[in-house]
Formats: sequence, C-alpha cells, structure tokens
Amino acid sequence: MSQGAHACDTGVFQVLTKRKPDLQLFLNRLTSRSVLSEREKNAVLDLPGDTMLIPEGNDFIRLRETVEHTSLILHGLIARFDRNQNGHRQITALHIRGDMPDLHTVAQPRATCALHTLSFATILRVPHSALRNAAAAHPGISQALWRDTIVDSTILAQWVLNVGRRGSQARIAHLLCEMATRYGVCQPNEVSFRLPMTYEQLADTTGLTPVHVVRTLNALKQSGTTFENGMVRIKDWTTMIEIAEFDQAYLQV
Amino acid sequence: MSQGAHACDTGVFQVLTKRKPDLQLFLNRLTSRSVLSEREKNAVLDLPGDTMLIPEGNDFIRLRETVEHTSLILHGLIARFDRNQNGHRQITALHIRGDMPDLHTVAQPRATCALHTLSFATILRVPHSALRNAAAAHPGISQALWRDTIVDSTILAQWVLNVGRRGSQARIAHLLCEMATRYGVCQPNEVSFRLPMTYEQLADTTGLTPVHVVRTLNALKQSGTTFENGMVRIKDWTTMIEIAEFDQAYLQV
DNA sequence: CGGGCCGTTGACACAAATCAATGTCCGTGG
DNA sequence: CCACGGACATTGATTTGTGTCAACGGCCCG
Repeated sequence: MSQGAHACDTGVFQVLTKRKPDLQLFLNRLTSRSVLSEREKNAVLDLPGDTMLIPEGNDFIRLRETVEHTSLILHGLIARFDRNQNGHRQITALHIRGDMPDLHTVAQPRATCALHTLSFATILRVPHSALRNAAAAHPGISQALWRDTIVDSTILAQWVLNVGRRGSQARIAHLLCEMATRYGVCQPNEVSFRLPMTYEQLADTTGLTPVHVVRTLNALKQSGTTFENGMVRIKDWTTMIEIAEFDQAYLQV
Repeated sequence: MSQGAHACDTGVFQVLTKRKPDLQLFLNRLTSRSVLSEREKNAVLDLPGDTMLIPEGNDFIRLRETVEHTSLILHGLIARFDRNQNGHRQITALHIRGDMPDLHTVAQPRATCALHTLSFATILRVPHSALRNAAAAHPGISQALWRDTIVDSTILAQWVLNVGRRGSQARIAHLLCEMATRYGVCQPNEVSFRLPMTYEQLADTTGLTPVHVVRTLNALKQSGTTFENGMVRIKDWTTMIEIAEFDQAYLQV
C-alpha cells in the first residue's frame, strides 16, 4: 500500500494500486440494478482512475468547485452537505462503499454541494471524460448510471418526507433503518453495524440539534436500539421498522 | 380541442392533437441545458404520445403503481408527494410546463411516489419504450435526460436543506423564489405569477401546518410579498432573495 | 499535565403544532 | 331562488416539541 505514495494538498494521499478489483465493486453495484452485456462489463472494468486516501473530517470537494473526476468510494463513509446562511449544516446524503457521491458532476461539473469524509476513506477518482465516453459508447452503461442517479434522488425524496413530516424518533429510526438496509446487514432479529458519526453529524442529517439527538436516542433505547461510539445495535428490527415507518422498496435492493 | 375526445376512468380525457408543437416544448427544455445534434433534435420531435386532460385535484399516478408512460406537462401545476403513517402528506416536488415529473419511471417503472394535479393539467404521455429507444440510439438524448434527472435531484437536495435547516419565513420565501425562477418571471423589481396552491398544499410542501403558513405569509407581507388566491406578488425581489437565502445557481438556468 | 472535542444532563425559552371558533365563498339540490 | 353543506381562509388561546444556553465529565492527544 505504500509503494509509489504521493502527497497532495491537505493530507490527502494518492497511491498506485490495481484498479480492476476496485472497479469490480462498482460493476457489482451497477449490475445489482441493471443488466449489462459482457462488452459493457469489460468497459466498466477498464475505466481509468487514481486511488486516493483521505483522512477523516476532510471537505475534499467544496461548494461551487468545478471538478473533472467522479469519486467511487472503496472504503469509508462520506456525507454530501450544504449550509444555510447562519452556517448551519444540512447533510443531504450519506454514501457508503460502492457509491459514487458525486456521479451527478459528470453532467453538471460545478459542484452544487460539498463532500466531507465522516471516516477515513479510500476513493477511486475516475475522470469524467472516461465515464462520458463509456456512456456514449454503451447504452447499457448509460442507463445503469442514470438508474443509479434515480435511486439517489428517490432517497432524497424520502429524506424530504423524513425531515418534513416525521417526529424526531421516527426520523432517526428511519435513518438507521435505511443505513442498515444499504449496508445489507438487516435481518429479522438483532442487527448491528458501524456508523462512524458523531451526535452533531446525526443532527445535521436529521435536521435536529445534537442535544435533541441525544434525548431521542435515549428514548429509542426503550425500544432496544442503541447508538454508542459509532456502533448501531438494533435488538428488534421489526419494531424498529414500525417506529421508523420504514419500507425498503425505495432503495431498490 | 373536441375532435376525437375519448373518456377514461376518473374524469381524465384523452384527445388527439398535433404532437410536434408539444414536443417542441420538451426539446426546448432539453436544449436549454444540453447540446443535441440535428438528428437528435428530430428524434425528440418524432416521439410518440397521447395528450391527456386531467382535472384539478386528481391523483393520476398512485404509489407503487407500475407505469409504462412518462408524462410531459404541457400545461398546469403538478405535485409529487408521499405520505407518512399518520396520513400527513409531504410534497417532494413541484412540476411545471415543460417538466417530466415521472421521468425516473423510465428506469424504475414502479412509482415510488404519487402525482397529483394542483390545477387542471394537460399532459403528453410518452411510452417508456420510445424514450428508452431514443436514449439508446442517441447518446446526446441519453445524456440530456440524465442531466434533467440530476437537476431534479439537486432541487430535492435544496428542499432537504430548506425543510431541515431554515425557519418558516425563509422556507416559504425560498419556495416562492424557486418557483419564480423556474417560471422565468423574476426580475430586479416587482415579480408576480400564478401559483395555484391552497395554504394546505403550501404547508405540505414546506413541512408546516396550514395555520402556520397563514401566519408566516402575514409576516412576509411586511417585506412586500403577498400570496392571495393563488397569485404571488413580490414587490422587492432583492430583499426576498435575502430572506429566502436564495441562490439560483442550483437550478441551472 | 493540560486543553480540546465530544458526550451528557438540566433549566428555560420559543417556534410551531394543535385545538377551536367563525367567516367566506361556491356549488348543489330542493 | 334560496338553503344548505363543504372546502378553504382567518384568528385567538393553549400546548408541546425542539432549540438554546450552560455546566460538567470523560477521553484522547499533544
């Protein structure tokens, strides 16, 4: 992992690694929702890209910045966010391994929201030009990328409903259920997974304040769900789904 | 307009009209953000479709329904919405003339949210198959549709910020500024336009209650903005932008 | 050892929801 | 033509959920 390491600006490191296994992750994501031909699959695996290591707490894409790469998350948790004029932050999306948090910049290179690493992250930066060419040459890839954008946007619509019309318990519970489902760890009984976020970040995601997140999580303990040190433990998935008003259909899994 | 009219289920009427001028509207929308070749432009204008007349207050696409058409709005205002378990409604998008509120169903035919006419509406129903074929044959069209989806999703992200992190005045003001900009009626001085919504619908859009919308609009009157009988009148666009924390960049106009 | 950052708790303030009553408009049916 | 009912607008009184402020404790890291 240390051969050819090369320092960038703010603690971000670029390393040279084999890309194929990394791109396989992306290919799996695409084929889980779309059908690709063999030629198209190979085109995906042949995409160019640089691997970057980014420390926790780094705003590696800033608002209004023009970018020429898309980031494929190989490891870590990343938040897309925006701010209001008081400087209060709202996280508008969470992205995990296999996601492309800034896929939309391919069609709209000026970033309309910023990206922030909630944990240490490894990212494969794929040039826009390569993605655009692959999409132009292969209708299947084009449609797969489009479909990915659509799932993203469906999640956003759910978040609007969540923040706009649910109380604090349902709001946080819904977020936890969504992340459990996206991580693929949910099962009838006990569910647990790492979600490396602070209370403040949870608050910025749900449109609450950190203090109130604490109170709400205390209330959720009554139903057997705990969040401690970035570890979520859901004792009873069924009742949690009920509290959260959660229906996984929108995630297309 | 009455030749060949043909009744459907709930007061929805289908009429046979010339499609080309209608599709020109769609083409204009696409070319305002993307570049298409002459062949691609013609392919758009040659899309098939039925014109439908839909009365006000009609849920013409319901949750979980599987659809095989996409709706191009020729006239009217349409809301995309979802409900929480108390039955409280949250409007997640507003769509105007030239929009395709259910473009995403091309890649994901089972509706993840419902559509409701806020006014009488005219719609051109374009079969998914035709759009898919056009996209597969013409990379430019494919990218234009993708870009349209992305703008939609950018608006959603702004709505999350709006509902999550802004007070009621800024929230409503932001919505009014967004709609003024999308209607293309904003100018330095007085701005006015029709927005055929009730207080309840405004409330469902902003995550507030109808009573509080009334109070908030009363407060906004102090700044010279009124909303009466579906008519928005903004005396001073500059101060309204300030109250709304509005920056039109995200709309890509 | 000391200074942040984060978590935690309590007291209090306030914005928005809820409840309630009344008014207005409009379409419908007697 | 008028009486009626329903949907929407409007206002006031009251409650409540959430925000704000403040203090303290633990923990990590320099």
